[in-house]
Amino acid sequence: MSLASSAMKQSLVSIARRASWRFYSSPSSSPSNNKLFVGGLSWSVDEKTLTDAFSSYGDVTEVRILYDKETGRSRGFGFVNFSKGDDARSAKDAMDGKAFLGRPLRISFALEKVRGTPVVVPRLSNVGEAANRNK
DNA sequence: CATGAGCGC
Repeated sequence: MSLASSAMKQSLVSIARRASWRFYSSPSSSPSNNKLFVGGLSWSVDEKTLTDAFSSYGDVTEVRILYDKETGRSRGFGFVNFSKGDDARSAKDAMDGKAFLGRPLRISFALEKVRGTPVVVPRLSNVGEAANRNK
């Protein structure tokens, strides 16, 4: 039985390693990142509200809410950066699924997107020249 | 006018 358990354990570990989970063996929770993706926000929520709400669970170092650039309406989701991943995990475990300003809150770890949005622009060398050439 | 899954410039 012991051997079987060991084998199963190794299998689970293998699966965990195969998964996109960077950390798989950590009893005290293993946050993938210190950034939390906060969704399900009300369209009237601001960064201050989130900061005050999350600062109660840990040290909030960064709070950003995304708004629509076209209509100006809030997209209803934002990002909360904690000083410690453990605090982030606590806040997520404490606020995730809870109602916030009338709407259920959806919290999850951020995907760590690259900041700056690298505009995919091909080598614009002789594009203008080509355009002029066509004229 | 209202909209409601998702992942930032």
